[in-house]
Amino acid sequence: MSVVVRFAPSPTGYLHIGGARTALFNWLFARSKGGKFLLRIEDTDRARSTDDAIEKIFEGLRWLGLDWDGEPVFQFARAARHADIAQMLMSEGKAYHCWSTQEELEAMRAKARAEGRQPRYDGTWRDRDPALAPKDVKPVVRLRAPQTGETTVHDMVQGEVTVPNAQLDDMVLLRGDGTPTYMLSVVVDDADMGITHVIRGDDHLTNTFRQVQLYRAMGVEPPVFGHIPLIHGPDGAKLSKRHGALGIEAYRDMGMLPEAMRNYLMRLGWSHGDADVISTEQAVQWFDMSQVGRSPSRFDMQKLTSLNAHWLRERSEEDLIGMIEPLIQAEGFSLDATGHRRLAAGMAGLKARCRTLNELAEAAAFYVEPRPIRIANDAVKILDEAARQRLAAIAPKLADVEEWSEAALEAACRQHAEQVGVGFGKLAQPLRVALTGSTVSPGLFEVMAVLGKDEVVARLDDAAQGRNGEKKARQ
RNA sequence: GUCCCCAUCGUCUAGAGGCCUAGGACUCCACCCUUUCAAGGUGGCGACACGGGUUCGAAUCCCGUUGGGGAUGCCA
Repeated sequence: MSVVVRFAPSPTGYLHIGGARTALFNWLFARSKGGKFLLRIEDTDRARSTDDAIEKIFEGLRWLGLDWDGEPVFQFARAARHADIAQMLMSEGKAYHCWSTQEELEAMRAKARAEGRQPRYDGTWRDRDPALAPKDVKPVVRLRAPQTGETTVHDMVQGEVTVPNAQLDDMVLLRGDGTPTYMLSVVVDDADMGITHVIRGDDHLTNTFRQVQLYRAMGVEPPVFGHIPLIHGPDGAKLSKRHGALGIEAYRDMGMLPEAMRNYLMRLGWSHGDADVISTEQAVQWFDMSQVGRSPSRFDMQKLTSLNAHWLRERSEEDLIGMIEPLIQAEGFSLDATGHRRLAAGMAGLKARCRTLNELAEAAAFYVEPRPIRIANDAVKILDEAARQRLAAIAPKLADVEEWSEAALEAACRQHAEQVGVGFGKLAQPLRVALTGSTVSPGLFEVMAVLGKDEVVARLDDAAQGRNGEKKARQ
């Protein structure tokens, strides 16, 4: 039997980190088994579902590289089908009308709680004559669930979990206005879509017992379930906005790479021995639900960032230039042929020092900005009177260097330092600041080689004369 | 309250009775490299929640305690 899984978010907000991880696990499972990964938008809550959220979810999944098979299914469009199933269950006596009001329900729950029992609907209308129904209440349809015995779920992650049926009540299938509830819609859709494995957050585990009862009532074999542990915030509580639980696009905007995001997310709850740095291709080969743990994990930005640094270095120079170009433009610089050539030449030195695309764009700016370049606030003090004199002195020496190579430049600089009797360190930092505008940069001679003689001499002159570009956001 | 789940370094985790004086990764610290910062290399700090069993032997199995989480909707 071939595997069919789905990711079924409700479009009431952005694609958050937990949803992204659930989608990833489903995707990994499908791809590793040669199965299908379907997408279903659970938009049955009309008040909270928005088109904007739907678009955000598509965007998020596409950015993450989680391609789905076929067209997305919109759950609300299938409401009539869901209602039909409810009617069928009614006609078979497996479901019934219930006229209990919200107030009555609340009273039932309060009573049960007060008596130390599980709060639940007490089955008032389960066997009562519908002729007794109040005229001013629109009835809901409830499942006639078994009241004795127990329901067991064989979960790929949680193992065998059993709950007494007395603990479960007769769930609502159709609301008073005739629209289907989540419980009904999910089960009907999963059945109709031929879903073989339901992989979702642990918070759905208790729903599963009820859903299994519904499958039984419908005469359909339930899929295999796999409830993956939730992701918590740094304080151990359920990840929420308070923790900065952001949409996946926020991580993109921080300069994270999708492959880094996948790598980080797949390791939350899943492992393959010692492996930490795992490519997506490797994960598809290795992914195995039996290696999914049962305990929740916490979101750790530092580890994500560290993984991002790794995957950043794996990217080609051209890829990275393409990705930071918009960021560089946002800083107010354009990328002309010279700038592009410099970035291509200097990217290896740049990317080893950066952990995110945003850092990379910032670190790369000095290669493309026009003279006089900006000098960062904390770098200005390096260019004191003595330093400026040294720069003025070395500029002509560099102008005389014939072979503009890193080795020749280093030789020239060291020779000059020796001649004027200063340690090379005294010379290096002013040079760095003059050429890059910062106290931190790739290797000095690499920078010189990339910039070219004319630009280097001109920047040294700028610095010697105290010319400083407009200070923007840089510091 | 009730039901369900969970419990190894600060964090992510390896570990499926002896290979464990518990391994890796992130973080932190030190050293090496070095023109800065990274990267890289080497080393260090750092955990089996607690209490009972079972067993020749338990991080691994069982029970309890404690702690955490989830669910308890005519939301999904």
